[in-house]
Amino acid sequence: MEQSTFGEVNQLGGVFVNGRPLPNAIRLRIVELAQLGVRPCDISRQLRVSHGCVSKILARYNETGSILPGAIGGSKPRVTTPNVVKHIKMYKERDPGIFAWEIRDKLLADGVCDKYNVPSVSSISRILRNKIGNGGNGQVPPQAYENKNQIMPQTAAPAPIYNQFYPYSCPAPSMPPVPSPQMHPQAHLPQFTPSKPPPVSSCVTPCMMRAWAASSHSVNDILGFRSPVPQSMAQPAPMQHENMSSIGQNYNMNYYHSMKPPMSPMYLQS
DNA sequence: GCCGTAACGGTTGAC
DNA sequence: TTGTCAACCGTTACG
Repeated sequence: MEQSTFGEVNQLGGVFVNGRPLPNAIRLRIVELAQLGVRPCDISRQLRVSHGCVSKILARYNETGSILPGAIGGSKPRVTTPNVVKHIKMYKERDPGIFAWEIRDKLLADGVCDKYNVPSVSSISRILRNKIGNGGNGQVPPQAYENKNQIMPQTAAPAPIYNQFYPYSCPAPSMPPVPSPQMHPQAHLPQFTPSKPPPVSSCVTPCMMRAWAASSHSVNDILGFRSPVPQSMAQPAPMQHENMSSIGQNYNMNYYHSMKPPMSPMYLQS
């Protein structure tokens, strides 16, 4: 979407795009300032981000260790994967009188599913009724699977269920949590200081922007990509240091070269 | 004045 | 191709 090239202005004068996450650089800055002991209200004013948003981002960070937004859009993952259907069929063939809830228990006991992705009893019943009851040849046709995009055989470990190409690099809700900030708080802290420009990727393309690794949540990983700010929103002033382009296009660079708080929105929309 | 959070209007992407 | 749905977003307002 080329929408929201202009965005909206909040009560603090900051520019935001309704419905879209703040740039990672700002999210990162919020966490960074909080780690430095800056109060949320001051972070809010300084970055011109609503205090509610600051609160949310910090709460998320404290909970997950990630500054990144969650997965937007999409549907819940299907749990009736080919492997699950295969096992259900196998259980039914071994014991035609087996109950759906028994199948459910066996799926858990055999490690086919875990408690997060095990199908409901009703789902199992539907599978038995629709896909196995009239199958009959011992083969489960690929087209019989509910999820036509499900191509990976299910294993005991839940597969990444959200697309890995979400431009804002989000963890799947059911994925194992990232290391807790309580355990390794520094692991998620910015690896740069105002006097030490952050490392950057030397080549970032819009395509790459959409290719966050699902588990890549370190700040270095984050900073290795340009934020999802559209190219048209990038700061027009040419960068003196190419190596700062990654963060410079998301941050108000004046912040690093002057102690004055930024007078312009942190991420210009136009 | 600060903080947490519900409500709201919006975007997104799988189905 | 289009519509629906359910996830998420940040802002605002309230307590």
